[in-house]
Amino acid sequence: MNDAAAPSPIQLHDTLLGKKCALETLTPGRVGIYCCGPTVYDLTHVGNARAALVPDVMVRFLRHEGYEVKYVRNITDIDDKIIARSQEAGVPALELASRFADEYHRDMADLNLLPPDVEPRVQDHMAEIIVLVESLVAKGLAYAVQGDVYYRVAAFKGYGKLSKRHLEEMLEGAGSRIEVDERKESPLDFALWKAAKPGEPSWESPWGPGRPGWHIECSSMSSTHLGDSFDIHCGGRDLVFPHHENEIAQSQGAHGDDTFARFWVHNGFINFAGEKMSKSLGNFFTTREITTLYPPESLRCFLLTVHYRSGLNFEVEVPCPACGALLDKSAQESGVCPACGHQSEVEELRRRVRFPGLEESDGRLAYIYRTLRQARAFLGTAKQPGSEAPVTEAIAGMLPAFLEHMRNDFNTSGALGALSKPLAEANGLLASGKGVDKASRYLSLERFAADMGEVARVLGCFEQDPDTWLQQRRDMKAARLGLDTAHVDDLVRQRREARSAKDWDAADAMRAKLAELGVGVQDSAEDSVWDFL
RNA sequence: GGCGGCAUAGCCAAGAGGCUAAGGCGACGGUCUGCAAAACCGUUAUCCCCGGUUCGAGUCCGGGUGCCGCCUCCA
Repeated sequence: MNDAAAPSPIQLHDTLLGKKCALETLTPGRVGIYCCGPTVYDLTHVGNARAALVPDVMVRFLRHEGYEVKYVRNITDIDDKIIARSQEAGVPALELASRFADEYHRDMADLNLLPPDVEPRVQDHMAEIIVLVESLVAKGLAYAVQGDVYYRVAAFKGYGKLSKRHLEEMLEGAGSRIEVDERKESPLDFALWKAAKPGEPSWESPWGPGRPGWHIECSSMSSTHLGDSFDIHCGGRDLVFPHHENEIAQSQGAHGDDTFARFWVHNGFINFAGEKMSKSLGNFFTTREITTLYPPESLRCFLLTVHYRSGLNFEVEVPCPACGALLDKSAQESGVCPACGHQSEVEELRRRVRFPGLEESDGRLAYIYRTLRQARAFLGTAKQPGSEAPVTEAIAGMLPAFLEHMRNDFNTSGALGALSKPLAEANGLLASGKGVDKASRYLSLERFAADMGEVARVLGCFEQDPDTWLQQRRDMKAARLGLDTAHVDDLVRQRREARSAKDWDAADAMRAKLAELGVGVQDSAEDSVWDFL
C-alpha cells in the first residue's frame, strides 16, 4: 500500500451545481456520455470541432483510467436550417443532411477524433420520439394544438434550474424579442412536434404528419442508447439555454426528477480576432479551411492549449498578398491595401490568413515530433544496458503529473505544460551523454518514449509517424507561402557544395538568399537540411 | 433589465488558503557551431482596484471598475 501515491479522484465541473465534483458514475467502472452533435446543413466550423473534441479527450482519458465508456454523439439531420438549405439547393433535406454528415465525419477523422460508439440520427428515432411526446401529453406536461405539440413549461417545477433562470423573469422578457404564437398557453412553451408545412419532410404521428422539435430528439436518443439516466452530457455553452434546459424538462418530466444526466459539461466559445464567430461579421472559419492551411493535428493541439471551459481566441492576421502589410478590418473588407494600394479578392485573402496562436502550437508540435524522432532513433541504435539505473527526475515525473492534471477537470492546458521539462530533459540527454550514467541515459529515454506514447493516446496528439508529420507540415507551409521547394532543394545543394570546398563566403551568401525565402538551413556533419525559419 | 463567466509578466496560459506564483511564445545573455540553425542552460510577475475573513489569500466574502457570454437559430 502506498497512500501517498494514490491518485486523486477524477474531478469534473458540473454546470448544474456550478462547481467541480468527484466523478461518481451510475455503475462503478462504467461511464455513459452523450454529446450534442452537429446539425448537418453545411461544413462544420471550428466551434463544432471543439465541442466534439472535448468529449473525445474525456473518453480517451476515462478509458485510459480503466473505465468502460459508452460514447453517444448524435447527428441532427432534421431541422429548420437543413430544410431551408435544401430548398435553396433543390436537394431533398435528408440527402443534404447525409452529405454534410459525411463531410463532418471527414473533418472529425482529420482531427483524429474517435468515432462515437453510437451515432444516432433523428430520422431513425421517430417511433421513440413519438412515444416520448405521447407520454408527456399523458402526464399533462404537453398539449397538442392543430398538429403541433408544445411542452407546458409552467407544469414542470424545475424549469430554469440548469440555466439559473426564473419563470417570472423570463415571462417578462418574453415577447419582446420573439414573436409570440397565440396558440401557445405561454410564450415559454416550446415545440415538441411541428406539423408539416408543404414541401417539408414529415412523418406520421398521432397529431398528423410532422416532424420533431429540436430538443426532443436528444431526450429521446440519449435514453434510447444510454438509459433514462446516464453520467455525462456535453455540449457548447450556448446550449445551456434553451436546449439543455428543455431536455431536462422533457426527460425528467417523462422519467422522473432523479433521472437524466448526472454531470453537465459545457465548453467555452471560440472567438476570431476577439469577436464571437459569426457569419455576418465575416469572422467565420470552417474546420476545413483551417485544416487545409495547417496540419489538422496542429489545430487539435491548439484547441487543447486552453481549458475546455474557457473561451479560446484565434488571432487572425491578414497580410496583403502584394506587399505583406497586415490589413486591418476595414482593409480586409474593402480588399484594398492601405500600404501599397493593391486590390485583393476576398477568397485570396482568406487563403493567406494567418493564425499566430495556432502557429505557435504548430511549432510546438514540430518540436515534440522532432524530439520523439530523435529519441526513437537513439533507442534503435544505442545498446540496451544490462543493468538497472535510475530514470532522470523530470522524465520520471512526467506521466504522473500529466495524469493528475487530467484528473482535475480534464485540464489539458496544465497537462500539456507538464510535458515541457521532460521534453527539454530528453533533448538534453539526446544531445549529450555528458554527466549522465550510460544506463540512466538509455533507460530515461526509453521511459520518455513509452510515457509519451501513453500521453499521446490520451490527448490524441503526437500519435503519427514523426517523419511523415514533419514532412506534411513542411509541404503545407510551402504551399501556404507559395514556396517552390524544388528551388530551395537546389539552393541547399549548391550551398552544400560550397561548404565542402570551404568556400565560406559563397555558403554564407546562399544562406542569406535562403533566409530571404523564409528558409533556414541546418548543417550537420553528414547533411544539410532546411526548414522554415 | 435578468442570469452567468472572466480579469495572473510584452503576448498566450495553468494555478479550487500555506514550500521560492507551472508552462509556452517573444526578448535578452550563454553553451554548441567556420558562420548559423536546431538543441540545451540562465534571466524576464507579487496576481484589475478598495475593504473584509484568516496565523496565512492570486485562491474565500463584500463593494467597485473593465471585458465577455446567454436571455432569439447558434458549439
